[in-house]
Amino acid sequence: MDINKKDNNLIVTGLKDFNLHHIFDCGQCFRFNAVSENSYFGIAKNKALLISQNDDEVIFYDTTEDDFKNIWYDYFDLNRDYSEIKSRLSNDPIMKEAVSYGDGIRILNQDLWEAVISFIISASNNIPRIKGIIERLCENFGKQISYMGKTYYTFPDTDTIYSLSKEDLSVIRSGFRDKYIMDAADKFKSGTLTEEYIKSLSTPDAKKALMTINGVGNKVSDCILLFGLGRVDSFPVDVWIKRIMEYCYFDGEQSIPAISAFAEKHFGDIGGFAQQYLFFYARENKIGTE
DNA sequence: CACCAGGCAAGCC
DNA sequence: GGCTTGCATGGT
Repeated sequence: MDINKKDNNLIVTGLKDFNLHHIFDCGQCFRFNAVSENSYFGIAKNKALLISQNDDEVIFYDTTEDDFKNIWYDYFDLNRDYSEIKSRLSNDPIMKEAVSYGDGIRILNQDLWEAVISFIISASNNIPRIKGIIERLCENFGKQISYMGKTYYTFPDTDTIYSLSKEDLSVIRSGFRDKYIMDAADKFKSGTLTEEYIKSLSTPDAKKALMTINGVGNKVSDCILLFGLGRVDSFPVDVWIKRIMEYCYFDGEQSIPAISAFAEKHFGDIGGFAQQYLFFYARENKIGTE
């Protein structure tokens, strides 16, 4: 990896296993969107970022070296060797095919609180609407930040969401999920759950702790573990994963627990990566929808 | 216009 | 324990 400054931009070359389309369209994050053929814009970690990619050259616009080293290097999981993970998964011919579709996927290291609220909102919802609800949450209650001459909004912190009434929250039109959002804020604000405490727990205990939040069940907790806590052995089973697993590994319908059990055995400690390659592959190929 | 979306909790047996 | 149902809203 090589970093060069040009004006206010950072030009990073030599990134392996890195593709913006794969990273931002594999369902892990809701605040980044394509703004042109090869560039994405979004907000994470209280920072806005415009990023573009041409083959080996990735440009972080209006970004300092400090922010790259302190924020984006970790956010994009650049310290991890994906080649090794991909080669391990590719012993399985099905995974080899899925990996070849999304060979530039990286699991983003997102903020825990944002993951908790975002995946509560994701329940029984579609991705365009999830993104809309989250944007309204940020625009109404986040802090203003300025980037490249424009104003954007951060993801609101626990105290801010805790202070909201149900009527305040109604502007985001989250439907029945509003009470779940408020329960998460209650539990984090009261200290029943804290980020430090959850991070100190083993994965099974962290999962149990997360599931004490109303609106956080099996699937949502797995997403929080994987995307907000870096527990890369988690294998969230949603409708897409259920369909593609039934299609690829089973002969017809299977229960979610059966699929989870199979994934745990089959993918072990790298289940989270397998899940992302499969999710991307299923959605790109619309597996099970026609 | 139905159908259903990255589910979950609560109420049944 | 497993199975059903209601849930708000809007994308397709």
